[in-house]
This record gives sequence, C-alpha cells and structure tokens, in this order.
Amino acid sequence: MYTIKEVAKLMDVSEHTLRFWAKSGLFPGVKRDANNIRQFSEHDLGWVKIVKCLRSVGTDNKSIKRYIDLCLIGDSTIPERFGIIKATRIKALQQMEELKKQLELLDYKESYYEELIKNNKSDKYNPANDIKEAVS
Amino acid sequence: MYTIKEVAKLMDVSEHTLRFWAKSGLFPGVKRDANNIRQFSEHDLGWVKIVKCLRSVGTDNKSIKRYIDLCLIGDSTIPERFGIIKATRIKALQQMEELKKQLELLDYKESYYEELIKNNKSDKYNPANDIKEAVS
DNA sequence: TAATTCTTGAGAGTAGCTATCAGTCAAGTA
DNA sequence: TACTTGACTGATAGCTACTCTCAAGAATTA
Repeated sequence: MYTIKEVAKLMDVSEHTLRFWAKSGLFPGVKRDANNIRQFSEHDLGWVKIVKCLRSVGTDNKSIKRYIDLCLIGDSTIPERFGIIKATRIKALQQMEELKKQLELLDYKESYYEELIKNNKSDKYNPANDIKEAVS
Repeated sequence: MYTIKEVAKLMDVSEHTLRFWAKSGLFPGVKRDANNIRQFSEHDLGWVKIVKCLRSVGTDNKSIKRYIDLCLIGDSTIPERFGIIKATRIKALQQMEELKKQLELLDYKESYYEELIKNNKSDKYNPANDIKEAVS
C-alpha cells in the first residue's frame, strides 16, 4: 500500500495532480484507512499508469473518464476499449513523427549557433535566417 | 505574402492561436496592408516555425518571448540563445523517450485486447490486470 | 444594392492543472 | 501533559494557453 506522496514519487506525477485526477473519478475504488487517507494498492497503480499514459498523449480527462468507466462496466465494452487504445496508439505514433521533425529543427539550430560561435560570426539580427525551407 | 488563414493552413496552427501568439509578441514585425490585415512573409513563417517548435516541446510562452526578444537584440545574445536551444533539444529527447515508453504500454494493451477478442475471453472486469509491472 | 466572405480586436469561456489554506490526525519532544 | 511537527484532507482561488463568440469594417460577388 502506498500513500499519495509515495505514488507521486513513484509515478512522477504531483500530489496535486493525483488528487485532481482522483476527484475526477479517474481512480475508481481507491481504499482509505481509518483516518480517511488514500491507500493505493498495486492494482491502483495500474490505473495511475494508464491515466498517465493517456494524458501524456493528450487525451482529455473526460475521454479518460469514459475509458475508465468502460473498464468498470466489464467485458461488453472490450471492443470499444480496443478502439480507444488503437486510436490512441496512432495518435502517439503521429506525435512521435512530429517530435522527430521538431528535433531536426533543434539539431539544425544548435549546429547553426555552434558554427556562429566558433567562427565569431553574426547572424545579422535575423534569427530566422537559419531556416531554409519556410513551411513546416 | 500570406494571410493569417493561409499561414494557419500551411503551418497547421489555428488562426486563433496565431492571433494569440501574435498578441503575445511572438511574431515581431509582421506587416499589415492598407486594411490592417496581417501579411506574413516567408521570413515571418520562420518565426511561426520556431515558435511552434518550442511550444510543441512544452516551452511556455513567456520563455518563447524571451527567446524571440534575445533574437531581436542581436549577436550579443547568441550564447544565451545557444543555451536555450541546447536545453530544449535535451527536453525533446527526454520527451521522445517518454513517448516511446508510453507507446510500449499502448502496444501491449492493444495486443492484450486483440487476444481477448480473438479468444472470446473475459478480462474479469479488471482492465488494469493487463499491466505486469506496476510502476512506470 | 444586397448578401457573402474575410479579417480584425475585444472579451468571455474552458481545460487542466497548480498553489494556498484551514482543519484533522498521529507521532515525537519538553 | 502540552506543544510542535509533519502528512494528509477537501475547498477554493489563481494561472496558462488556448478556444470561441461577437460586432465592426472592408472587399467580393450576385
């Protein structure tokens, strides 16, 4: 059993955010002790993990709640849950591509500045002139 | 020259967001025509591109403004700009790693559901039991 | 001339945190 | 025994970065 503080550390999510997610119904059935303090089980960490995963890909909290609720309903919702996960995976792959592209720009800019510094050159007060093609 | 609508389409950023960024001072020196309508040049698209890049990695608008302002000051700020880009690049790499990890979970979940459906099995109303290791 | 289309800025609304605060409880210390 | 410290609680306020709605004004088309 873990306190909210331990979960926060373990999962790298702030206590505030965990409470916010809990209040939003994203962690069903987390037990409390005699002093009303949340006790996260290993099982509950599973919820935290999937919520964190969906959030990190940009799924809004309402849709996450929907997924959680589908889970609670049971087997009949497996096809819909499957669909959600598939769509989320595709979204994640797209984000990966986008991130790669942005990384290329950062790589380029980094070497551009490096060059500038090494050769003690000016960029003519025009920081965008290191970008060859205009559109992303 | 491009209207804001064209830029929105070209760069895949909403007009609203472009106006918001413009108002925040993230696009210095965008010209207007006789009717006060913004005319983005190729050069201006460079600003949009770098702002979009920094935003996509989670840089807050205040820090982006700082970067833009440094650019406008000129050569004396090249070392600081270099530092910002380097730090941003590292942040992007970390995000890449994080995304990969989340993608693994999604991959696992997808095949889990697939299996479930193929074999007409139950997940015992416990959607978190497809997660082997508890912590992320 | 009238209707449509586009852009503009102002301002309201929203999501998802993030921070503050007072209150409760348990354990440790004087 | 009284006091302090520290962890957790929910309520609530505040913040960022959009996102949407709107009315006004100019240009285009019927």
